[in-house]
Parts: sequence; structure tokens; C-alpha cells
Amino acid sequence: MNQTTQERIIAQAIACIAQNSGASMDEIAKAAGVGRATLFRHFKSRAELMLAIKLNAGLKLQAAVGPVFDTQLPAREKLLKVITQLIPLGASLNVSAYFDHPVRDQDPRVLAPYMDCMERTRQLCLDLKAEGDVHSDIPVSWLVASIDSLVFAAWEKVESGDIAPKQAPWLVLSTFLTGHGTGQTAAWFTQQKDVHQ
Amino acid sequence: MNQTTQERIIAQAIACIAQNSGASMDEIAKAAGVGRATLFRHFKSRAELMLAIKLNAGLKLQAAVGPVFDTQLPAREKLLKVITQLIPLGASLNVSAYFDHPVRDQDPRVLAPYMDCMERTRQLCLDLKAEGDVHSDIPVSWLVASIDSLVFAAWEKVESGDIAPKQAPWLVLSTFLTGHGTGQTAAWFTQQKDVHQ
DNA sequence: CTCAAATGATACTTTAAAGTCTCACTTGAG
DNA sequence: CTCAAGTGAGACTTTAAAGTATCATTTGAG
Repeated sequence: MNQTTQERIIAQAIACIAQNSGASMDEIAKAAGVGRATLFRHFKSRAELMLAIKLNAGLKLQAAVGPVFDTQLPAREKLLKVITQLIPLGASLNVSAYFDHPVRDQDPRVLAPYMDCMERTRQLCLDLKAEGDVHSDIPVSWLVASIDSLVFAAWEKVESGDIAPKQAPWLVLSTFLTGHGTGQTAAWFTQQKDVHQ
Repeated sequence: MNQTTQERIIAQAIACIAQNSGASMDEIAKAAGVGRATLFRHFKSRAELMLAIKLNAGLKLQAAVGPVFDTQLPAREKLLKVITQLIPLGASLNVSAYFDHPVRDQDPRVLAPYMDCMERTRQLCLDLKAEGDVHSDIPVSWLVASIDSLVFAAWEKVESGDIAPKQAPWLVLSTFLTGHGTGQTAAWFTQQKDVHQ
């Protein structure tokens, strides 16, 4: 492979931490097929390695979705493209879930890419509403949250082999836009909601 | 309050670990308003405390959803009730996310409640299909995954104060059954899907 | 009030993992 | 070939947190 040692270490560290958030430097070194000493030569402390992983994830995130957000496409098409870009990021992003949530991270260099992505997703949802693509009575924060969580779920299912990588974006989008219910259920649901609210 | 010391310790330990998965026994003791020694009197090791938290989460899960699964209601009504029960569990369940995923836990006593709940959710989704409530062409594993992830997202949003606790189940259910799209978008989506697949 | 049980404070030991250092070995550019 | 740069192995020190032990204090049932 043409990966540098540093890159290999980061990749394997991500894999280790995904399995066990408390993975030791020893385990990480072994996973990366590298001596302990070499690991410390590249990252002078555990904290520095963790930071590198987080920064790496932020860069991947921006590289994946930045260009899409920058286009002038209709919101719904942007949405499809964003989802499609996001899913294959998989573990490198989900690292977020294994550390403390990136949104709580102290370091602004770690925080920024996530905040940026979130804010732009929020804007995208506002556009979806404005362009008449989603119902206007759903809270924007729920729109953002449901996209996030569905993408996360899709990645997990792709990873576990339950759904095909190419199918994933369509499942997310269809869940988000049309849901899984039939006409029959939609009627029941509306009625229930009226009764209970 | 009428909570025993043990209960208070467990509750506060959950809160600590939700913020920082590597929280020390010292931090947990302080959070519980208890001396270090007392903490170790109740749980003779960190591992034992962690186990207690996990078992506790399993019990809560079963108490919340078991009775609903046991009823003979139509699948769609069961679904609404399960979601409604699940959301308020919040942090105690999400502990799952901060430890290693419960599905990967070694101890069968930790594993069992999750496996059971998952299997019954799966059965529920099959019933939803059988009763004509959801489209039959969606993979069951995706149905289960989308419920899971939407419930998780709803809990987070309730916790952060973005959506009202009573509104949460309806948001989850409406996302799952009808999605957020308008008629306009549904047409576009179907067309896109045909083009790309 | 009295005493047993539980607690808090704190000093102590142990342990696991982080981090350092040295040295012999590989490898690839010149 | 030669040498500099990077590496692996492993012994070593340091550190932070786990876990233990002791004792004085609190508390609540009788």
C-alpha cells in the first residue's frame, strides 16, 4: 500500500477505538503493525494521537460535504448528494461517537468542521421548507436531527453488511421524505395525532 | 429524596459517564455526593459498578417495553406505544453508546435485554408489513435501524430542550410512517430513484 | 440516650498504561 | 557499498487512577 506510516497509524487507531474506546497505545501500535516506539515517534502522546484522529475526521467531513453545499443546486438535490457523500465516511466520522461527542470538544479546531456542517445542514433544511419540499410544520432542529441519525444508522447497516452501500442513500432519503407507511397507515396516524394532541 | 445510596450512585455515575466515558471513580463519588470509600463499599471495583449500570439499563429497558410487546394490539399501535416508552429512558439507555455498544458486550446478562428488545422490534416490523402498514419492499433491518436511530435522536433533542417531551413520539412516528416530504417531493424522489437505480 | 451500622476523610499500596531511552537492524538514496 | 533516516524490541521510569485500610464522625432504630 502507498499509505504513509502516520496514515496507517491513524486509520488503525480509528478501527481500534471504534471497537474499544479505551484502547491502549500498545493495542493501537499492534493493530497498526508498528512498534510502540514508532507510535510515540509519530505522536508524542496519546492526546496528540487522539487530536490527530479528530482533526482528520473534520477534514474528511469538510472534503466530503463542503463542495456539495457550495453548489447552487435545488435543496432536495443537495440533500441527496450530501447524504450520498456522508455515508461512506463511516467509522472515521463515527469516531465522534466513541470519543466524547465532537460538539462538546474543547478544541475549536475539532469543533469547527462539525459546527459548520451542522449549520449548513440547518440552512439546507430551511431551504427545503422554502422550496416546498418538506412540510413547514416540522421543527427545523428535528429535520436536522433525523437526517443525522438516519445517515448514522445507514452507515452502521452498510458496515454490518445488512444493506448495500449503493442502496443506503436511497433508504435514508426515502425514510426522510416519504417514510415507510402506506396510505392506510397515514390515515390512521393523522387520526391518532388529532386524538392525542 | 427517597433514593438509596446505591441508586444515587448509579444515577450519578450514568450522568458522569454520559459526559465523559472515562470518568474516574473519584469524579463519580463526588458527583454522587459520597466519599470515595463509600463508593467502593457499594461497588467493590470499577468493573462492578459498570456492570451494575449496564444491568440497570437492561432492566429499565425491559420494564419499559416488555409489557407493550406482550399486548395483542395491532402492530402500528404497538409501535406508537413502544416509541413512547423508549424516549423517556434517555441517558440510562444511551449509556450503551458511551460504553462499548451493548450488542458487543461479553456478559450475557447485559446482552440479553438488548437482543430480546431487538428481536421483538424486528418481529413488530414484520407484523407492520403483514398488516399492510408499511411498504413491503423496505428491508426489515432498515425498518428496525430507522426506528432505533430516530428514537435515539428524539431523546437527544428532548434532552437539549429543542423539542417537547410529548411531541417527541409523534415526530418519530411521523418521520417513520410519512416522512417530511410534500407531494411535490415524493414525485421528484420516485423519478430520481428510477433514474439512478 | 445508646449503640450498631453506615459514612467521610485521608493516607496508603498496587497496578496498568503512558511515556522515555537505548541499541541493534533494515532500507533506500546517492 | 555507505550512511542517514526510520524502525522494532524491549527494558526502564513516571503517573494517574484503582483499590485498601484506618479511624473519627454521623445517624437513626430501640
